[in-house]
Amino acid sequence: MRQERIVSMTLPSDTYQRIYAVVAQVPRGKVATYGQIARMADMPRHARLVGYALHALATVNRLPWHRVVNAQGMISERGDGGAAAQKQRRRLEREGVRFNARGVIPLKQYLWQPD
DNA sequence: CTAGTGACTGTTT
DNA sequence: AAAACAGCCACTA
Repeated sequence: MRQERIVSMTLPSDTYQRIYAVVAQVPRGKVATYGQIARMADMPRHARLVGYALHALATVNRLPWHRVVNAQGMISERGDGGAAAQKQRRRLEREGVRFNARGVIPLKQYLWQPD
């Protein structure tokens, strides 16, 4: 018995849907930045909105939300003491993404670069 | 309606 | 190198 959960008790806006559609395309073992997702969703300079949209995601979803990191190649903090960030890092490492000693993902190697 | 906030980012101090 | 600033705009109260 599986059930879909509604986001924020409301229907997702078109804006969020566009963002989610791009996030869904990020391949396993690669990462994308918030700004990159915004550009690909045809919303340049709306990086913050991408973060907001991901924050609004239901706890259960099929999106590879963990593949979205900031422009520095680091996992953005959530203000929850680091629990979510740790979970995100574990998910990335499980699919082969390596972090350096400073907790940074070398974007030269892992940034998603679609043709 | 206004004001505050935020999983951001590029530029300027 | 690090911090501050300035844009950006959906969402909430």
